[in-house]
Amino acid sequence: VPELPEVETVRRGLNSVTRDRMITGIEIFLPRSIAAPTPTEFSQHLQGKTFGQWHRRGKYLLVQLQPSVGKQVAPSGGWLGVHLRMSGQLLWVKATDPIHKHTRVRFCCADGQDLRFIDQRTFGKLWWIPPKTDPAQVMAGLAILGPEPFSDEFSLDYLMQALARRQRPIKTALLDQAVIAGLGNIYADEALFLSGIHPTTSCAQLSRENVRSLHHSIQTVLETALQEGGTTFSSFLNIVGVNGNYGRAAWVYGRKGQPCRHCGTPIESMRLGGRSAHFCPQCQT
DNA sequence: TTGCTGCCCTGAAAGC
DNA sequence: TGCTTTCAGGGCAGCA
Repeated sequence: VPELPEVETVRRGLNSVTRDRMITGIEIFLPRSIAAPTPTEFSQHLQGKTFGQWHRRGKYLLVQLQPSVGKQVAPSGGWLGVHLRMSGQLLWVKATDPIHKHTRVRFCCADGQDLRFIDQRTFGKLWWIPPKTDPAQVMAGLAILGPEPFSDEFSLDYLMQALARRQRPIKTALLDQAVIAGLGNIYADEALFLSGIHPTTSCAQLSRENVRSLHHSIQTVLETALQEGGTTFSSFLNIVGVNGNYGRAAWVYGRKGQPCRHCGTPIESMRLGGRSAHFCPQCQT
């Protein structure tokens, strides 16, 4: 499940391989993977465009498009937006590689390479954003995103006020992309464990020390995952299909019934806001 | 305004 | 063994 560290790893990989590559053809195998505009218009607008710089905002990827190499007339070819959701991958492969069963969209590039969007559960989406248009107008989720966890905007004071007087469980708030952009279920559970906070704790009940610790834990857990190339716990594949080394084991995520690595108490799991929450009943209060 | 539920979907795992 | 049910989850619409 790609969260911020995984999406950032994809972004870095794409920046190193797609730069200045022209899209010579597009094949859409699953039309509903295209969120906007229509699949036909999507193909027409991307055809002949050249990849520029890839950006990340939360779990969204955005790449600037240039009309084509050499043409100096139009300054922009708009943007391509991507959200991988649950199972989406962007793979950079040879054009001659067999088309995998779950391939949803194929971008044929110059020099015999393909950028392929592969997505087993089909929740992932692609957008084309016209030139001179704010991507947030087309990609609704972008407009409501809270601060990036490594930005100055994500300060202790910010987190204090974002959680103040809110009654909902802290775990639910951490998954709210309007509170903080990029956290998903795995890193939210891990951050709460590192801070010793029970996932059902009401936001309003958290002390300043709790929030200070949580602020630090969020950055720590994301930073650690980033250093491992976003492959810390999940089955995530980078853009050339290489899985990580599972170098670091999760404290609580996916460990229901197994002994806590700190105190040995069996890890518990519960439903919270439609998501699973894993925690140590001894270490997290 | 706030926050909760259900839905989208596929395949693996658990249950019977 | 083989069929059925449950579970996983990010974002969004709809509702209380």
